[in-house]
Amino acid sequence: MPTIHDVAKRAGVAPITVSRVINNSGYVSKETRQRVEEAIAELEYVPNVIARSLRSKRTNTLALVLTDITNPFFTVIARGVEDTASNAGMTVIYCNTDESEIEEEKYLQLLLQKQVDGILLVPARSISRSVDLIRERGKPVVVLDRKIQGVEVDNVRGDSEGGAYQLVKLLIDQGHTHIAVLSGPMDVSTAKDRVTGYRRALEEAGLQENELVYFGAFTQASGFEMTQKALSLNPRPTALFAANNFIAYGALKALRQADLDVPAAISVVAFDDLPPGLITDPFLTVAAQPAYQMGHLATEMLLNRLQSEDQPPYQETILQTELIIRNSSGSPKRQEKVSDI
Amino acid sequence: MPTIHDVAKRAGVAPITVSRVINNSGYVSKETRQRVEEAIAELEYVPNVIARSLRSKRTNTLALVLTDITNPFFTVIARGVEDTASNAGMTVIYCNTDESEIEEEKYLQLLLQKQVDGILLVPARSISRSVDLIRERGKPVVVLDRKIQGVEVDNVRGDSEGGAYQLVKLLIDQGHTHIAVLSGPMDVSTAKDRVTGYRRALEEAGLQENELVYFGAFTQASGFEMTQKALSLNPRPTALFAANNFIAYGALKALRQADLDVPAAISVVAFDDLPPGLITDPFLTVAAQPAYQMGHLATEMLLNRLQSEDQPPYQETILQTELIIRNSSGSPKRQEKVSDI
DNA sequence: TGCTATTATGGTATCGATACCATGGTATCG
DNA sequence: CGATACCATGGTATCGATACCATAATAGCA
Repeated sequence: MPTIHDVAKRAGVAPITVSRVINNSGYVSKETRQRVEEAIAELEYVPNVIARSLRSKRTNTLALVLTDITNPFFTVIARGVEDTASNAGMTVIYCNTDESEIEEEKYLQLLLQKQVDGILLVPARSISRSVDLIRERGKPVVVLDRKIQGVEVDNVRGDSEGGAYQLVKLLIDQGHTHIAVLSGPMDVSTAKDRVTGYRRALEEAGLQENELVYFGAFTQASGFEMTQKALSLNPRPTALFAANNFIAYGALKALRQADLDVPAAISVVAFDDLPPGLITDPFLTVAAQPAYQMGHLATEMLLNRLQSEDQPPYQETILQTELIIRNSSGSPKRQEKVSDI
Repeated sequence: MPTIHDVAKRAGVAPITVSRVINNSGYVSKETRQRVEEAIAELEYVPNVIARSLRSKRTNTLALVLTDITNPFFTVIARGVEDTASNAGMTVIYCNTDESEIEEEKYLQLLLQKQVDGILLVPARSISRSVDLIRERGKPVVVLDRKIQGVEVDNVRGDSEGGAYQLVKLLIDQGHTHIAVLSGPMDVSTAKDRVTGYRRALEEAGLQENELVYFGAFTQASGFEMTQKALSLNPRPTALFAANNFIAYGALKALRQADLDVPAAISVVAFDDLPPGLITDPFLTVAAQPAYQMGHLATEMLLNRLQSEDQPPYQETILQTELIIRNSSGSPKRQEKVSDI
């Protein structure tokens, strides 16, 4: 493998001059530049980014630490991050924590060792020392999708409370009075905030007595389970609010198994839409988050931190959700509610 | 940021001894090891992987170059790669080429500059110099999902021809005689092979006269378009075979728009299943590929190449697809075929 | 006892690039 | 014409680790 020295020798210049040509920095005459470029082409020289990074202390690498790239919501975020980073000449390393803070810390250690320039973090827990851990090493970090308690940090997330409020209000407007919320882990901010939005809508309608909250996990299995529990109640809820897409699919599975038609027998609304390419039959009423945009904005925020000398104060960006009303919700059937008791 | 020298000074040893402790290599006495470990803890020392890589010529990094991580099939592959690599202490860089060979080459250049230890490649085209490009730099490469013409290289892929054959045979057995295949780009091996499987099933049944092949792109938009073309024919096909999931969703969209019930009015089968977490109502009859397994195996193959001195001959692994029969296909209605003419 | 093997540690060069500083030539301007 | 700015290039040290080789002490064994 030829090095910058080989190129320099062949072009009859000093290595530093080759470096200037490659990086388009400093002064190089037209003739010299051409000779160097020829030498590069002839030797098929490829610069060694590792050596460059060691000296320049920049790796041009970002890390995206998230819970599970298999969730289309995060996949789309990842795509937004990748495209934005790539445009700025940065590459991205992804890490899946599977909602485990142990994994999260393990990955962060590794990433710091790798000298990544900055980190985008979807924290596994809302109480977390991860941000401090990163900051101690002098690296910028942007928290994505969720928030962390008691830490001032750049943050981009969806309006969980607002979106939840809208969905539940819709159900109430359609006549539902017994609505269950199927949420994620109690110590994840999005799970909490969506329950808060749910409560606000209920209270506003004077329905706080009927509050029915389940905390579980953001998985299909958990959605399935919580739904089964909700269905065993008397009176049975006439509507379910699933706090994310996986939970929603678990709920739908349980409902199908219980032979309950949606929305005739029971209504379902959910957080997070599927990407357009994957929707065969748009059916679920959802609060859709602008996932791509989220990844894009968070990455820009991080890149800004990397570029600017003076550090502006930390910034929170909360993206509005879009209420998409489809066919999974409708007014409850009075007779069912009565006859079931 | 403390370096290995700082740790060495504090522990009263030479840097190389610290290195031995960190890497568990060479001889270090129990007492020395402990003193070094204490120094590491006190200084919160984090080794600089960049410096290590420069010297050792290993970055412990793999790259996964694919077309679009937004496609759940590739997302799951990526997860399989990540988990396997992570277990072996390797990190993964992902790159999306969007089926463009220009992008592919751009990324490969970047990755080679970054000195990744090996590359997993889903090539954008079946005729490609990418493998040579990587090999010239002495890096191992495993081709994933697709094959490349005329190049000997490690390869892990699904049995496109076999899976397609099974799907089309199923349709034929159900009584269909006019079956259209909606495939991807003509110069992508999976698109071609699935058409080949389709042809084989047709020929075997003596139906080669009715062959109806569309080549397009692996996108929903393309599936939509090809379906509209197919529907305008006379006689209209009674069944569609979509060569991947995105095409299938485009087809279903077009059919819904044309008010054609599936499977009553027209049958649909497809390659690639959705991950279980995302299926609300399993409906499509598909040939499912073991995507996670594919990513896992390909990564193991690559890791093997990295470890073993003697290089075994190149290896092709073709994974069988699983035929999952659901409700999107059934026997054609005779009267429709007649009355439509 | 003398020789080899094993254990334990260190010195120095080096990986391949850039930071920093220095040098000299030429153009510009009052 | 001398001062200043800009253009063009190079020398040397350095980033933070490990490769490679050397050294020395102790143990094991004939």
